[in-house]
Amino acid sequence: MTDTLVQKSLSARAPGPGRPRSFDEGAALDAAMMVFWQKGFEATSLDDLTKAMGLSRSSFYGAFGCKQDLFLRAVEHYSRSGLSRLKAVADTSDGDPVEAMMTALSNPEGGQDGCLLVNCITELAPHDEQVAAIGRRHLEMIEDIFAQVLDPENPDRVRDKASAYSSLAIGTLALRKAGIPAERIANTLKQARSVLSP
Amino acid sequence: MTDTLVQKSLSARAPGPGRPRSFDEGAALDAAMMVFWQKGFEATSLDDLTKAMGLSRSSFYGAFGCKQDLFLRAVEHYSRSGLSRLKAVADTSDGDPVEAMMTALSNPEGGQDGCLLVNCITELAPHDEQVAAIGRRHLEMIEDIFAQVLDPENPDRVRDKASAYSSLAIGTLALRKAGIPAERIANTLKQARSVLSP
DNA sequence: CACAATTTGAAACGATCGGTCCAAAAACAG
DNA sequence: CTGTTTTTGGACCGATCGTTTCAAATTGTG
Repeated sequence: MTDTLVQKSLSARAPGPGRPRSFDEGAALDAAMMVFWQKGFEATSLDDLTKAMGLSRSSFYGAFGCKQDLFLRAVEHYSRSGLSRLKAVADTSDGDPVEAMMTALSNPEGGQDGCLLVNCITELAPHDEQVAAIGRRHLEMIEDIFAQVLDPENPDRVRDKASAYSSLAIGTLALRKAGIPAERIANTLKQARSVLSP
Repeated sequence: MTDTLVQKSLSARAPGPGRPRSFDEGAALDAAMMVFWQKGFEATSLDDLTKAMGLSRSSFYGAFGCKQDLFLRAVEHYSRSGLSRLKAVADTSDGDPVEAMMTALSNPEGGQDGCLLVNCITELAPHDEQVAAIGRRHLEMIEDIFAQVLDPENPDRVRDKASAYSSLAIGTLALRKAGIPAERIANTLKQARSVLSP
C-alpha cells in the first residue's frame, strides 16, 4: 500500500529530499578503527572518536548509534580486511607461504599495537560474548588459512599444526608489545619454524 | 641528631601511639590483584577496588596511594608469585617438566581470565613504559625457567626454543579467552610439543 | 520559490570517574 | 585517666564519561 515499508539501507541511503552527509562513512569507520586499535575500547572516549573521525556528536550518533555499536562494526571491518590481507600474503609469497604468514601476523603493519582482535579478546571477551564470538571466528579463520596452505588437499588433518602456528604468532605479539627487541622475536619465530616444519 | 630521619616502613610500621590498622595489607593487595585480573586497569573503578578490599576510600589512599600505584604493586605481586609457582611446577612435575609448564601457563588457575601480566601488556604496555618493563621482565623470566629446564648445563643455547615454548603457551591464552574448547587447545599444545621436543 | 527532510554544531544531561578533606572514633604511651 | 597519634567513614570536589536534545543551517524535491 504505502511506501512506509521501504526501509533506508544503512550503507547507502536512498537519495531523496534532505541534506546529504558531508562525510564519508567508510573513512570515518576506518578512523574509528585506528583509534580503537591504538587505545582499546575502554580507554577510547567519545571525544577521541569524534575528533579522529572529524564529525560532531550528533552526526556520530546519527550515523553509528552508540559507542559499542561502532566498536563492533570497526572490529568486524578489521577482521574482514585483515583476513583477506593474510590470505593475499599466503597466496603471493615468493618463498615459504607459512613463513610469510607468520611474519605478517607477528609484525603487523600498524606498528606496536598488535592485532586489534587479539587486543579485543584480551580486554573484553570474558565479559562480552558478542566480542568473544567475533574473536573466535577470526582465530578460526586464521587457522583455516594456515591449514589450507599446509595441506591444500586435506586441510582437516593438519588442523592442530595450523593452530600451533597461529598461536605461536599470536604469542609473539605480547613479546613485541612488551618491547622485546624485534631481532629476538625473529629468532624465536625462525627457531620454531625450523623445528615445526617437517 | 633527631629521630626525624627514621622513616616509617611501608610494609611494617613501627609500633607507637595511634590507632592500628583494622585490615591486613597483604590480603587487601591480593583482593585488588584479583579485581585487576578480572576486569583490567581501565575498567576497574575505585568503588570496585574498595568494595573488594573491604576498606574505605581514606584507608585506601592512606595505605596504597593512587590507583596506579596500587596497580603496579598488584602486578609485581602477581609476577613474583606466578613465577615462583611456575618454578615449582617445573621442579615437582612427575613427567615432562616442559609439558607441565605449558599446561600450567596455558590453563591458569584463575579461570578464564588468562595471565594478568599478559593482559596488562596488551592493554597498557604501548602507552606505559613502566608496565612494559615489568611485563618484559616477567616474560624473560618465564623464558629463563624454560631454558633452565631444557638444558640445565647450557641454558643460553636453548634460549630461542625456550622463547618459542613460552610464546606458544601465551598464544593459547587468546584462544581460551575467545571461548575455543579446552580440548582443541590441548590438542594444539600436544601437537606443538610432539614436534618441538627433539 | 517554498516545502519537506535531514544534517549539523553546541549546549546540556545525569552518572560516574579518581581523588581530597574533615570531624569523629579508636587505640596506643605516659 | 589524659594526651597524642592514627585510622575511619562519608561527604564532597571538579573533571570527564556516554548520551540526548534542539534550534539553526543546508540541501533536494515539487
